[in-house]
Amino acid sequence: MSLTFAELLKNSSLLGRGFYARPAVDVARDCLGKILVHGKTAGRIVETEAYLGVHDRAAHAWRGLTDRTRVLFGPPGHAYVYFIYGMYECLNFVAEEEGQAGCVLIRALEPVAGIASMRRRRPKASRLEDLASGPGKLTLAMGITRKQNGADLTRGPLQVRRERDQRSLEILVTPRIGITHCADWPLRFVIAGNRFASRG
DNA sequence: CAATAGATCATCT
DNA sequence: GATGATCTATTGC
Repeated sequence: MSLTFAELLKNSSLLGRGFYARPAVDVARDCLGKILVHGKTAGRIVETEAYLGVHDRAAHAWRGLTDRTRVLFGPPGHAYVYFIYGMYECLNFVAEEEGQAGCVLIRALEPVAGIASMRRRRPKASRLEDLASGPGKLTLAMGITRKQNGADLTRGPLQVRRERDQRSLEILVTPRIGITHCADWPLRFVIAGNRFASRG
């Protein structure tokens, strides 16, 4: 299901600040089915996780305001990109009002446009399903790095769009992946049965 | 299939 | 000095 960029832009509209200025759980759930755009690549969001800020021991913001978490405490609708395991970068959307550090981790995408450049950036992925089926994979595929940390999602090359004819989705809620604290909190959201989700 | 090791570094103790 | 919101290759059943 691949689209040209002209088709994609015509059939969708840019999400504004209000979309993000809500509880992280709501934003995480509503991100499913939306289109993440960066440069000339785009993908449909099929898996997310909510991180709740200072009361969530699994969240980076748990320890409070530091150099790294500054963006999380800032205004909603910005990107928080961090480096992990000496090798990968993960993309989050900052949610909630300024001063509240809730955010949404983007965990998997269904490639929609610019698939050739995604494949060039991830030569090891043989199947389309493996191109962006994990938080480290999707940032690689779309060329998202720490340079995008703090980027405004409501204007600029990194943005999220709503398709005009979005169908209602069946959504699965599960515990989050790869964490040690609060490992039983039901804060992971997946489009039910979607083959582009991570194997978590 | 499942389990595990290794890569590799920013951040915080 | 240890840890971590990961991924891949490899080993073993």
